[in-house]
Formats: sequence, C-alpha cells, structure tokens
Amino acid sequence: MFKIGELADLCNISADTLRFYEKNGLFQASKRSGAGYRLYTQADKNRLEFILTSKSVGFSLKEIADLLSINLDKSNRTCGDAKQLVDDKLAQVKEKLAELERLESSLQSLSDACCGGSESALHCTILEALATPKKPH
Amino acid sequence: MFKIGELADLCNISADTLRFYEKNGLFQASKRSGAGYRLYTQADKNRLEFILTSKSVGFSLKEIADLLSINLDKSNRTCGDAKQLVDDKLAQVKEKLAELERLESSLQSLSDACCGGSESALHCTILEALATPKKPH
DNA sequence: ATTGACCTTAGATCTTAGTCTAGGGTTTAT
DNA sequence: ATAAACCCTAGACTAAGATCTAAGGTCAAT
Ligand SMILES: [Zn+2]
Ligand SMILES: [Zn+2]
Ligand SMILES: [Zn+2]
Ligand SMILES: [Zn+2]
Repeated sequence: MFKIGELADLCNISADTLRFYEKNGLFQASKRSGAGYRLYTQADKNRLEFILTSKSVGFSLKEIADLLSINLDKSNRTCGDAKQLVDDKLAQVKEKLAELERLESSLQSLSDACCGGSESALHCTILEALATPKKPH
Repeated sequence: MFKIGELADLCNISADTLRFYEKNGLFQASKRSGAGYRLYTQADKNRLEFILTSKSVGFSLKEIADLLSINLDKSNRTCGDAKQLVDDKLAQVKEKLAELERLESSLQSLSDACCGGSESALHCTILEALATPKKPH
C-alpha cells in the first residue's frame, strides 16, 4: 500500500493533484489508515496510470472519466464505444491544428514582410497589417 | 461618435467585451456623454480594429497591449521591436503545433488499432494501450 | 407618462487543471 | 521528547477571456 506522497512520487505528480482527482471523482484510494491517511493499492496505481496515459494523449479529465467508466465495465461496453471517444478527440485535435496552422501562416507572412531592422517603425508592415480590419471568415 | 452597443455591433463583439478591454487597459472611449455613456470616435474604432486583428492572428490581450504601445509610439520604436513580438508568437504557435501533432499521431494510432465494432470491449486495444504506463519523453 | 431599449457600476461566475494556505494531526528518527 | 517530514480538511487563488447579474439611470417613441 502506498501513501499519497509515495504514489505521487512514483507517478511524477503532486499529492495535491491526487486529492484534486479524487475530489473530481476520477480516482479514490481503496482504504484509509486509522489516522485517515489515504492508502493506495497496486490496482489503484494501475487506474492512476490509465488516467495519466489518457491525459498524455490529450484527453480532458471529464473525457477520462468516460474512458474509465468504459474500462470499468468492459464486458458491457463495446469497442465502438471506446473508439468513438478517441475519434471525437481526434476530430477536436484536428480542428485545433487547422486553427493553429492558420495562425502560423498569418504570423509567418507578417514576419516575412517586415525587415526587422533598427530604423523607426513608422512604416512597419506589421503595424500596417494589424491596423487593417480583416473581414471575418 | 458611437455608443458602446453601436461600436460592438459594428465590430461583432459584445458591449461587455468592450468594457472588459477597457478595464484591462487596452482601449478607452475618447469621451463620455453627460449621462456617463461611453462615446467612441473613428480613431477609437481603428484602435479596436487593430486589437481584433491582432487577436485573430493569435496574440493574447497582454501581447496586444505591447503591440499597441509600439503602434502608439511608432517613431521611437523599431521594426525589430515589432518583428520580435511576431516571431515570439510564431515560436509559441509552432510549439503548440508540434504538441498537437504528437497528440494527433497518438490518437490516430489508437483509433487505427481498434476495430470499433459492437462486440464487448474486453480486449479493446484502446483500453489496453491506455492501461499501459508510458515512459515520460 | 410609461414602455422598452439602452446605458452605468461593482462584483460574481464560468472553464480547466490544478496550486497554495491555514490550522491542525501523525509518524519516524534521534 | 521533540523535531522533521508527512498527512488531513476546507477553502482561496491562479491564468485568460470573457459573460452574467443586480440594481439602477437614460433616452426615444407612443
Ligand atoms: Zn522595417
Ligand atoms: Zn517592420
Ligand atoms: Zn474490437
Ligand atoms: Zn477496441
């Protein structure tokens, strides 16, 4: 059994984060000691690793709760259920990517057009471009 | 002169947002009416358009404040000053892009490996992969 | 003269994922 | 037996960019 600080160290997160996950219903210690200390089992640690791996591929805590509920009830849930969550997330990520690519290209154009020199910015193409209203897309 | 609602409509934002920008030092009405109503000039509108265009290429409000201060004092600032802000932002955007591309590829692998069918999720490769601790990169 | 649309302020609330503090109890080692 | 290191709770605070609410004042038209 691990105390909260031990588990936190093992998983490279803080004890505060573990308490936060608990408060948000993601993750509870299996037991408490006589003094009220949280005591985590290996199974608890596995569940936490599931959470952290999910986080590392971009899922929010709310989405991770959904993944966990599928994982907890595997035999009554389908591959389709799991894949749906992944595909929804993938779609979100692609959307953000597209937006960031748009920003990247706008910024690159701004940067390319400006000499970046040390003369005054009176005719700076960046400032001129930013002062020009853009039609909404 | 525009009242706050008029300017907001013209620029497709809310009056609340204009008050919020004011509170954050980005943007103030040139005048107030006898009753205390904000009154905006065409120059105010130009400044707002600068803000909104900057926002649309990804600058935060804090960064926009920097851009505005360069724009307001053009003759004492340099192209290099302006370009620096753009290049810093570009670097940030590229960083986020790289992270999102990493997420995209992880999610795509998860999705590709799962049949997505309607049988039980007992052997779902997605759930298996998420249960496998990842070494930190 | 009263309705409705508009404006004012200060302050609360939202989202996300925590971090930090205060005030106190427990365990371990010296 | 006492200090260090750990744990507990509840609740406040952070960033960012708004949005919403309450309570009230103003303006145009009927
Ligand atoms: Zn130049
Ligand atoms: Zn320039
Ligand atoms: Zn399957
Ligand atoms: Zn599957």
